[in-house]
Amino acid sequence: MAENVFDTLVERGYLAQVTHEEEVRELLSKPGASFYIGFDPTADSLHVGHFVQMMVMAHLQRAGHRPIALLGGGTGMVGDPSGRSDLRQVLTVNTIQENVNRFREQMKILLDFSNGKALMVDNADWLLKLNYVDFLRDIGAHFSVNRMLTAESYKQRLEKGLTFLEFNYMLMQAYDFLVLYREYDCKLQLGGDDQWSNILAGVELVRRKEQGDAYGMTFRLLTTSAGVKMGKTAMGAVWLDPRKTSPFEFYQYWRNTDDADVINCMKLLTFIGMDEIAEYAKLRDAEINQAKKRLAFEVTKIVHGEQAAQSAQKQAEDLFEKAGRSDSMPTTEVTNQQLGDGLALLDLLFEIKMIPSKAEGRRLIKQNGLYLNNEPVSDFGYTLKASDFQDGEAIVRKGKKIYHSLRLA
RNA sequence: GGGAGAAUUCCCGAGCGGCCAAAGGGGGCAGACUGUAAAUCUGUUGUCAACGACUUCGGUGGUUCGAAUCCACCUUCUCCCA
Repeated sequence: MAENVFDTLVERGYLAQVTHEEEVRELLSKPGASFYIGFDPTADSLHVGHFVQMMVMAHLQRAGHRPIALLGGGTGMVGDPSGRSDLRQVLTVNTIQENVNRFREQMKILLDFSNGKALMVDNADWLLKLNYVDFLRDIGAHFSVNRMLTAESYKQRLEKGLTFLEFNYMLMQAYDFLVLYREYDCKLQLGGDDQWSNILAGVELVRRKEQGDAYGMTFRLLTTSAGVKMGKTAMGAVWLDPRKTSPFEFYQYWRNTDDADVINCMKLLTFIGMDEIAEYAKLRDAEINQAKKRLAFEVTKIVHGEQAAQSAQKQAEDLFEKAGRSDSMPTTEVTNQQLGDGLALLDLLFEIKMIPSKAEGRRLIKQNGLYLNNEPVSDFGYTLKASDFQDGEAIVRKGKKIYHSLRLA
């Protein structure tokens, strides 16, 4: 590890803002520094936004530093107003704990927690037992409301309204940093660029309370070249949990990346070397698909493992580059009994959730968007027949990209 | 505590008591074109046993032949004054 990992982060385009560039570079030049990133348990799975943060932690860990993943069991009780135009839904204590447990598992995808090489802590451990008045006197005294109100994350909310509950979020996050500084000699807090003001608050608090060296650094959020946040689809976010976003869907999401974003995603989401990425960057037009394939494969491999990545890739190739069928596409079994009773295609598709309603199914048919064995379906009331099954299988396709196999059982 | 206003379909946002399943935009879905891309164009976008029926406009009641539109109360939010 000849190169300073700080430069690696800059080179790969992660960096957005740093409080003390020289000091941070110095801190990271020798292995052994502790740093932390907080994750609030607002959903039951991490998503690709978190994944970028995890990649940063992984890079730093590989350079010999110690990541501390801070789970926000305590801050989750309050809800971060940053980047939010409205009040976050207040989550129940139980949900938060369940989410924390899920996150804990998913963190292991990228980080090595063996032998204390990385730590995982939950701020519920210290935040929940704080005494209000003590906290106000001890921590609150160091915060200027006037300054807080100028923070970008609060500014927007002043228009719409900001509750006192949320206003306190910044103090809690700042306090986290102080605790980690004291307990684990953690001098560096990282986060997405939307966390800048919260991180600054922590840095300043540590400096005031401990006269210590504390630094902050933020990373670019994963956006498309058009500036739109990535990782959202019609179905919601792209999750890391295979039960919420299947490895195939996950693979497809990256496979369909916009041309302009592929290289950026490769730098941020994979460990492919910069030299190799430079080669991919030379590709033009249809050739760019090679880069997309590689990107999709690598990211899927990191998150779901090599085997899942290979099977997703194979499935995609079967579907899009070959005959339009794959052994690994989603499958539903149909019995002879059901066929005998007259199984309406739309009823079945609704049942297997391929269409959200039968009206949507009819619309699809009307617009020639529904295919059975590659033939457009034209009859709303089409019932499946034994002759639709060739070698016991019928393939339903919705649009160009969504396939489902029906097997005769 | 006093006063003014707001709440509409996935989101933003129009909406005269009947012509409102509700303009427009965004997003989504499908079609054409393509490279499983982007851009563009077209169609579509509450549900159902569908030329009709049913449910929807913060909640509960009311006025009316008829209400998203009027009234009362409630809830939440915003703004002004204290």
